[in-house]
Amino acid sequence: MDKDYRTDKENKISITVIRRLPKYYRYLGDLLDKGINRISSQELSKMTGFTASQIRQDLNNFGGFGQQGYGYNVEELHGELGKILGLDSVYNAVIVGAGNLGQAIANYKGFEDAGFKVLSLFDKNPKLIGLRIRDIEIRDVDTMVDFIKENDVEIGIITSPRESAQELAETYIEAGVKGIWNFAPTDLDLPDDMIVENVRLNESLFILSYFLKEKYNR
Amino acid sequence: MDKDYRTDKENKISITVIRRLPKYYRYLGDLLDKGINRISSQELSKMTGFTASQIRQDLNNFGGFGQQGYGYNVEELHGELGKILGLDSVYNAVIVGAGNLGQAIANYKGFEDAGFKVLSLFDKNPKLIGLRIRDIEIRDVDTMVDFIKENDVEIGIITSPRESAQELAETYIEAGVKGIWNFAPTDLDLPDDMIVENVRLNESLFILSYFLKEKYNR
DNA sequence: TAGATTGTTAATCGATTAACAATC
DNA sequence: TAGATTGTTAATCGATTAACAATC
Repeated sequence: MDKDYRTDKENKISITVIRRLPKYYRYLGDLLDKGINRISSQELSKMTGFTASQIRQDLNNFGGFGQQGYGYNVEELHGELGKILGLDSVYNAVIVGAGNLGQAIANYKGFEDAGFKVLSLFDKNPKLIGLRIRDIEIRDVDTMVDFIKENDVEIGIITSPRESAQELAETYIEAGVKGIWNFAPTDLDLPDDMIVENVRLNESLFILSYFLKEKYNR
Repeated sequence: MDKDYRTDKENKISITVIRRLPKYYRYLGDLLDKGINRISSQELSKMTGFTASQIRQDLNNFGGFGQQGYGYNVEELHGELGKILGLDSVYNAVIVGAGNLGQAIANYKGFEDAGFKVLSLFDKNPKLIGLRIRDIEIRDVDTMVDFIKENDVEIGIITSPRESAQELAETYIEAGVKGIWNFAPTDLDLPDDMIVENVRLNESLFILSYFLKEKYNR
């Protein structure tokens, strides 16, 4: 029983750090496009608004990607962050709820570029079933479980109304998806080890409203 | 020069607190719908996942809404949070970028219920101009500034591609909007006192991807 | 009154920032 | 080598949790 014995997840990286990674990744992508191949934490600080110290701390959670006296190699760091974020592999996804929001996501080329491939939309509305968004077919939600199992779908996206979200999430789990991207304004009650990322458009708008009120109405 | 002299914004409430308010508000709304009129911080804790202590701390930033030995009155607290979040007044909004995402937002009844009224969509695509989403017309983006000035539009929503977002944000400011709700995956460079709330769909998806990779691929 | 639960202060914990030795 | 900038430890700051007196 050595005291050095590691716990389950080793020293787990905090969610606050993880949520900053996409922003680093984005700016590094911009630099790459501009043909800049070297960057210091100080310059990254100027771009992102995070402190240089924080940037170095964040990156060192994952490895020493930099070089003293030089900084970071843009291409290398961009690649490493991509790997950390899982953007080096392709994920199959489906969308349940083929209304405007579902269609918007299906239509957005940016997701496909990042390795997220939407294979199908599902809905229960007969008027929608059979239609195509780009080349993505809208199918009957009753066929969803089979489709997921047959096509190695790993990500289930929920763009349904609030009322059906919980049931659809359970259907996703039954079908074997690994993660759920939930746009319905509700908290899904799911097994603790299930990976869920919520997009809370309502809450975002309320925050905007809060600051408007704070600035103008008092 | 009394030392008690207050600074500009008094004791400013931290953004981490503010970002929890919509969740309280949502659960209180649910309770209201169920006809429950009394709630303790402990019960709210069970629902929201925040600690009871944190909930009491959060609420006391804005006032003593509770009563010792009793808890909180659901209707009263819901109303107070609504006021704090600015949901007691109606905001006029417009959307620039009338693609699927813009249309999805225009279509979403939930926003209107919360007091956000979308008066118009704008786009530069002649095929879209003149169409209607529900009863909301899509207009030529060239007419946007005039429209905003004539209709007391306070919120400008950006659902355009990344490339045009900065320019459109500046147009919004020129026209006099008070706040911007930005869905384009870029950081807008605007005056410090401008109110901007970003929705980062890309980043949200990357976070989901991170956890998938962490759980399954190593 | 006795029991319950807030409002609030104090203690703890975690995240950010500062500092600097290591090193390219 | 001298200068620059990282990686990392220590100090600070802020946010969360615990505790309990106040009070309904």
